[in-house]
Amino acid sequence: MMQQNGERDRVISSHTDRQPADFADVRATNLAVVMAHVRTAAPCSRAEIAAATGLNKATVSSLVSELIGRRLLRETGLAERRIGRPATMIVLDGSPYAAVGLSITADHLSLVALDMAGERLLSWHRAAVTGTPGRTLGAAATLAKKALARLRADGRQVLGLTAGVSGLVDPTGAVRVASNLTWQDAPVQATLAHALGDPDFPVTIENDANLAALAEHRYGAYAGARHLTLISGGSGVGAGVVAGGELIRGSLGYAGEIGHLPVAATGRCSCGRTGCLEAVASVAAVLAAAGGPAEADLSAAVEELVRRARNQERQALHALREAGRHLGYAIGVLANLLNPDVVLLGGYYEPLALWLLPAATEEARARVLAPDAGGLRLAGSTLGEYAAATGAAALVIDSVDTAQLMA
Amino acid sequence: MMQQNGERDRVISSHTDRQPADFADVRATNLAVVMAHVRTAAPCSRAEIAAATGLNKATVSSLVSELIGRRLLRETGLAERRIGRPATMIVLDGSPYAAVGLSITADHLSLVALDMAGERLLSWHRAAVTGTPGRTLGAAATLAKKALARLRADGRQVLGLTAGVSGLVDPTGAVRVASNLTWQDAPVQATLAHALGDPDFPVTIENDANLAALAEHRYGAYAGARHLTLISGGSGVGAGVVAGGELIRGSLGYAGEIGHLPVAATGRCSCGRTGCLEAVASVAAVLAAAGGPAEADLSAAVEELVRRARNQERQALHALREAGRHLGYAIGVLANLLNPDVVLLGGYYEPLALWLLPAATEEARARVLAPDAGGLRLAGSTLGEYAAATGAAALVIDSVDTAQLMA
DNA sequence: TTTAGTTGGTCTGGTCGCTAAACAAAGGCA
DNA sequence: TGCCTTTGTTTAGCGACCAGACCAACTAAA
Repeated sequence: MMQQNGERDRVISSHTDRQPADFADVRATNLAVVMAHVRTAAPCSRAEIAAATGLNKATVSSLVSELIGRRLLRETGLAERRIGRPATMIVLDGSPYAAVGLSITADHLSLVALDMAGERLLSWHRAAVTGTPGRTLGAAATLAKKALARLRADGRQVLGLTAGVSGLVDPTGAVRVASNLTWQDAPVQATLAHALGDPDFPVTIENDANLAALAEHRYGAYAGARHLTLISGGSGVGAGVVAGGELIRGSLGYAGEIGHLPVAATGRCSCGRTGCLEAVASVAAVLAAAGGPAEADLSAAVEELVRRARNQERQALHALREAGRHLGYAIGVLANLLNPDVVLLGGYYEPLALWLLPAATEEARARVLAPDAGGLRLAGSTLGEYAAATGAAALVIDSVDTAQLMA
Repeated sequence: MMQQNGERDRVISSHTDRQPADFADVRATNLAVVMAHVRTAAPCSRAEIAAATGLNKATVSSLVSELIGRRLLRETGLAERRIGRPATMIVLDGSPYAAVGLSITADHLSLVALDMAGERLLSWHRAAVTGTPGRTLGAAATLAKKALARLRADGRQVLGLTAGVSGLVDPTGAVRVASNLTWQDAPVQATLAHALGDPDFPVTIENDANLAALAEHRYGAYAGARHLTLISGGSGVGAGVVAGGELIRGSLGYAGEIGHLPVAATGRCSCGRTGCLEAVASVAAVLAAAGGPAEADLSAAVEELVRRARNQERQALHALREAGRHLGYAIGVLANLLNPDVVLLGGYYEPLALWLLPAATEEARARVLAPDAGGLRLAGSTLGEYAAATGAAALVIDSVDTAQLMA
């Protein structure tokens, strides 16, 4: 199959060409409706599905039996003890399938595998292998192949693999610029697919902040918020934007580049400009401003900073407050433009959120024009280091259960 | 009917609750498919529709005859002279229906009526009646009632009325803040609907920059661009954002508030902050910076400025260049975040675009991180003073032919 | 233990809208 | 005049849903 990212955002004609519908579409839609309901309300009976979805009991029976046939659902013999005939409960059966998500950053390599029920099957973390895209992707492929072997040994079919990269990913899955990885114009999709032996499932590439935002939208504390932005901090700063329940990728997939938003009068940035958010409020910048002992590893350095902040060390607290203020400024800009329900701080900001949020919230609310800041809430992510990889796997699940597997 | 704006962006559960589908949906979808095809390819034969949409000839016949029955399509006896049986051509028949759009700004009141084919039936322009929301909306209702009477005299059924207001419009159709109109917490939807005598068609309120963006997306020079932003200049500055072919409204409908983006170190803004885009690059600010004779009317003042710019007057050109630079800065911020295909300058920027664009383009491209500015293009709007009102009417058509009228 | 009541799930018949294929209609071309 | 080409309609059939009847399985009370 060896599929490109492409198509995802096809060239337009007027109005967005609508596809004609027929029975198969009705069936696919209703299969997806049942899956969606079971995903949120499992375990549940056929009768309950019918009542909740408005579909006829007979139709639900037919849909459920088809989904059981595809091994996407499973009956748990379990019946409730209650008046009337006991229900045979239905739950998601992810067991025959798996979706794999990777996150490739300058610091780490993470892998998450989910089943169709969204249950985590694997979550692996490795130190990054830096260097050329080929070397890094080779290491990623090695890790992925180990995961694939493990999943297949469990009798699972792998439905797809998505890799998140902290850089500008174009619709073909090439990375045009990834400054923290020092990559440029790297055909990541092709390279990774090749390194995996051109597997029979789709391999796609996506911006890692986008994936983290998607993970928040699905599994985070604010899951389901239709307008959500995640700001991910590390050596750089990126944002993933979900608006109207959809990930905003932009014309060429370059949306969410918040790192070089000008927020300050000083602060030399690697991009050559001055006062970029990344220059004054990236985690690397915070660490530098906070002083403290040098650490080779970013996560170790962040841990040390957390320790110092807990100890109320002046310089650390000041650095975090200042960074929070700059973040709040950027969030204010973003909120005026997008009016999100919630903005989350993720990546290495997550452990620091406790100290970043007060100043950020104050600054952001002061900058938002809408009354009561347009309902804006700020919070720290709670998904941890696997956020991006989880989002990557979720993207695979999405692409499947929305449509394809149904057909 | 007297319908609220609400519902438009309903409260979420996980995943965006999917609706089950049945035959009616198939039929509605395919009716819309045929309408969409005829809208772009009229005049065309049944056979051609079948070939282009992939639907069966018999199905198309059935769909077309139903649409003719609803007087949405019409046969033009015309047949081509060509081998084989001559085709009976089908065209849109907007004649029995009309959609009304209003635009209410501090300067003007515009009204546009479109038929279902998107043909303009009326386009009226009045000087604004300022004062309380009640007075302004009363004047708007008077104008609208005249239009309604005219349309009804032509035997048309009015399908809906949307009014654009330059302010923060919440999902219930109330305007929370409209600084240029000096309104605050005005229940515009209720007031306008009442002033119209609570008509039997839906009355909705929308931000006018959003509507202008929608109009560009439908009828502008870049129609169909899936990621498009329109920046509308007047006494204030607002933006309408179309991403992924959809209008971005945000959590509470407050998206697109670009006017108070900080872009400069100086420039006192009416909001109390310093350096807001609106303070240094709104049309009012440009006029002030350009000096020149005072004019009571904004459009007269803009005309005068255009005249002076044509005459190469230094101060005028300098003011326009500076404003262009500030706009470019804001566009750069926006483009990093949203990666649009195209950013358009509308409202009173439109006649000034010739002088604003060079500096704006240069500044914006310098600020965008993505290679080749992420494909960003800048241009002036070409829809003229009726852009927002046209978008308002288009919104009515949309809401109808997407679903409702089909049911 | 029986019987009524309640709820879960399947079965039957019916309808609707799409498809395929045959057919009728209407003209060009030799 | 007869054949060809293309349009559009008709007919038969099918797939998916729905309503309601029906059977199944259990609780509760007589």
